[in-house]
Amino acid sequence: MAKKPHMGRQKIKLAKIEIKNHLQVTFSKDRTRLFKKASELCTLCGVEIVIIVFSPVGKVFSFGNPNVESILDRFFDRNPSLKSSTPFHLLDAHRDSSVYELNLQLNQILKDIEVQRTRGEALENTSRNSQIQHWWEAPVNESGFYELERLRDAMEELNKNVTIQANKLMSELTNSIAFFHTNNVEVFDQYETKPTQPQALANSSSVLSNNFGYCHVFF
Amino acid sequence: MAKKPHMGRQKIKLAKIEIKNHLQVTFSKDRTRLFKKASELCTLCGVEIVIIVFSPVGKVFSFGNPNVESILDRFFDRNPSLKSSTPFHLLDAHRDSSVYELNLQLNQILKDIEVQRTRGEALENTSRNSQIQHWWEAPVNESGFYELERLRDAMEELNKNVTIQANKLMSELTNSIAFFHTNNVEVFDQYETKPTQPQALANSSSVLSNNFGYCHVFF
DNA sequence: AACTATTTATAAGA
DNA sequence: TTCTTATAAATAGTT
Repeated sequence: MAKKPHMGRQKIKLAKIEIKNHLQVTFSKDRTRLFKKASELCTLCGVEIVIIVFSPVGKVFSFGNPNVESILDRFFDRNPSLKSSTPFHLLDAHRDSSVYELNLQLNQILKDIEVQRTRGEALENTSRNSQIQHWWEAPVNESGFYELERLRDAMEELNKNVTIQANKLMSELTNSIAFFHTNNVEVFDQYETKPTQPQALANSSSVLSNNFGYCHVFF
Repeated sequence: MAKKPHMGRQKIKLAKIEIKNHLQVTFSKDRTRLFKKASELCTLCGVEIVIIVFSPVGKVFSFGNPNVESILDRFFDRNPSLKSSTPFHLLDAHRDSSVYELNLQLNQILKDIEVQRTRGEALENTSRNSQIQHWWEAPVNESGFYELERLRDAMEELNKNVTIQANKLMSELTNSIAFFHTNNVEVFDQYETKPTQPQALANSSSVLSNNFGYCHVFF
């Protein structure tokens, strides 16, 4: 049998790609890479970057670190007097207390888990010392571990959701300013990037896996 | 004559470069490369791109194809009045529903934990009373503890993420409020490399996202 | 700015 | 879309 005839990476002419399919793929990939490069530059050098891309069909993609809006504000040297007095009152305490409460609850959960762990260890020691156990105990434990698995999954789901929701909020904040009347918009605050998934585009948000630790949200 | 002891390209850690000289070089190179990538994307895919970069000292570099202004105009849909305080209301609405959903999920998890706790207590009581155990219990428990450890890790991760997201929101607010003027501006229309302009007056910019001393992991 | 040993990125194909 | 692979590009440290 002949081996795979891979051609490897090919040179590409620096001119507009005519084959629509290629163009679509290249655009998607290169856009992602551009955003990734930008995010790396942000990380490495501690700079702020905004990128806005208009696709040939008028779709908008944007990247912003820390976010699109503040950088554009800086760029335009605008004086946001409207923002200087009230934002904290609007966003504020409620938001902060919510996050604060979330953290409280999380800490409580961590404590509970610690208690569980300690109890389990004590139990284990007892068992180890006495070598005695009811016949049904193991099954119970196993079922308990199954619950733990479920719990862990739930936590991972929650983790994902926290990130998504937070990102959604951030996107909403920046989007509502810049894109208030714009359709077909993808926003990459921070460096969330991931190719679009057209079939998953509901009218709300779409959750995708991500390469950079944050979730990708679009509207 | 000793031959050249080249080390070749070295890996670089994805974290802020501490050595100022390195940072300066990397920033200059990477910025140029970023603009070059953008211009290639413009050529290959016939799209319009604008990039704005704020250096740590508040200097501005921009790239625009076909030019910065037109794209930003398009971006704002020629309606700068969108920059009002209304978005905060939108944010509030979304924020609350998100927090509500988060709380629902947390409550579910708390319930799950309670189930686990109860189960553990029952198990503990049984063991204490009967002092009987099979020899294979220990291994099973150990595997369970491993799961617990993983779960705890996941939660710590979640905790971290909540904090990060909260900081992110705070930064957003801060950036929206704390504002400062930028003087030095460099513009690269159509991608064009130019030497750096003198950087007088470039010292007033210090209101960046980490103004509060947060650990912006991904910023 | 140039060089070059290596690391990355990536065009095609599956 | 995602993975693989051969090869093109990029690039960190040095000259």
